[in-house]
Amino acid sequence: MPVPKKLEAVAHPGKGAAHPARPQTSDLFERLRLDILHCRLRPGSRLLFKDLRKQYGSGLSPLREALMRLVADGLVALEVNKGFRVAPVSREELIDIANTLFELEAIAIRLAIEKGDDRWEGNIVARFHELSKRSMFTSGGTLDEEWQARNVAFHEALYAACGSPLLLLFCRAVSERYSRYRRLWDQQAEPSRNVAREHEQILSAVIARETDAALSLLKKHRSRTTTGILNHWVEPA
Amino acid sequence: MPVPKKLEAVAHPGKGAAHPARPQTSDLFERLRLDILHCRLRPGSRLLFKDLRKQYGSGLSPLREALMRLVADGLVALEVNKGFRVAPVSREELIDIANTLFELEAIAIRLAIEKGDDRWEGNIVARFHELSKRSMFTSGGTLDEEWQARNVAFHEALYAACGSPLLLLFCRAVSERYSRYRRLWDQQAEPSRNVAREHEQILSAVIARETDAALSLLKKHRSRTTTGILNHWVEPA
DNA sequence: ATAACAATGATTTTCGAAAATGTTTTTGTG
DNA sequence: CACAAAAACATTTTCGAAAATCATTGTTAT
Repeated sequence: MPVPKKLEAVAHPGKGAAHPARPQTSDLFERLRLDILHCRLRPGSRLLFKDLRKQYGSGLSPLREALMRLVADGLVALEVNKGFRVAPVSREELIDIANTLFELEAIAIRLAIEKGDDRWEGNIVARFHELSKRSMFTSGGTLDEEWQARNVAFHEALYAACGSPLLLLFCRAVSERYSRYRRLWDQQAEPSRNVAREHEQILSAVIARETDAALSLLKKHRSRTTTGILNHWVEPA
Repeated sequence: MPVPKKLEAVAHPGKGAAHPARPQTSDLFERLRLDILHCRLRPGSRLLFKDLRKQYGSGLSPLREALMRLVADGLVALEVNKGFRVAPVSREELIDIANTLFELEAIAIRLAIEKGDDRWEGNIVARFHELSKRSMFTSGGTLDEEWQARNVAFHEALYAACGSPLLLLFCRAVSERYSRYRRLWDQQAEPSRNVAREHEQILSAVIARETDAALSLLKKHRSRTTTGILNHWVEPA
């Protein structure tokens, strides 16, 4: 007679739903992280345990743990004995993040171009293809989430072969924080820009192993997005 | 990582001592961090709550919090439901850390040379002077802790003016992990090396704003230390 | 003897109550 | 009325007991 297996964790119960299986701390971390990155939790807003507990259906300890990890990731700010807040945003930080992201990616791409093999190239082409199949904005005029994900995947593929796990980790961490800023203001399409073409040019330069050209193109690409965000900036109340 | 703002930490009460003032979670984090960096907690060893509680005189929640932050910093490894371990070490990781550290410092120094003012230069000279007043090894033949601290301060001064808080954070995080490897094997003095002279040369090149020369010197400086560590490597049981 | 299974022990993980801390409101005084 | 001290409230932070999970050992059947 088959013995009942262990319980499978249910992923993301709806916000008000009960919690049949006790949510693991890692789940909680992921959920909070996504809620911050997707700006469902607004920058600077307080994170009250009372509310969080109700919202995420969890006890104090797992919440505290998850928040602590987010503090280390720079997504949550902590003042001792005064509680947690969603990390605030500022023009200065956006600029810092954007510059640092470019510098880190520049290193990684340089290394990847040195070391990358055919498999690496193939992966870039695949990610580019997937990205090109999707349009940047939804019919409603907001940024398409799936496009966002594929965009990140494409950029990561460019330097996946850099050979440094640590560097990849940093790139991802900064890229995440950058994407939060992008989502903050659902920037409208800028007709003067052809993002797909920019991606294609970067792809070509990387595959051709033309490091300087690739980095120059990437820099322009990134800085266009960044100034786009800065132009639509509205001071957070 | 952020230096504790207020609150003076009572430095390491003896292992069996009572805890007159309840230890704050930040204190605990710092103490654990230092114990790992200084290799008082050996790489790969398990971190049992039962022991930690006795050792640090603290409850479960603060310990868990501190460990979680260390996980995010890469100093502690966590397997869910199987507990915490001191992050293991490996030749591969050392090489990755060393390479990444150099790349990050290279960016930061390049930026600092562009933007640095007289105050920045003055600070470098001051840190170099302090460093040169101290010898690398104690009479007992082990690495001198004060020299270590001043060495870090000197290297940080080189790129303190880079203008990017985020980049500085990353540099510090990687530098810390690197220093753990250095401490693992109290490397003996290598007579063929004149570390003070290497530092002086780097200093001169940076002050003279000769970027390429500075980076080339720094690269040699770092790789000498790294190969030194690798040569004295003994596989951790 | 060996593999599958059940029972035991060790350890992590979660939970809410209680203590410590910070914030606001109220009260008392010049 | 202004200002300082004190009380009341809200929130974080700590604590150890209890539940869940993993590792180990012992048992039984083939």
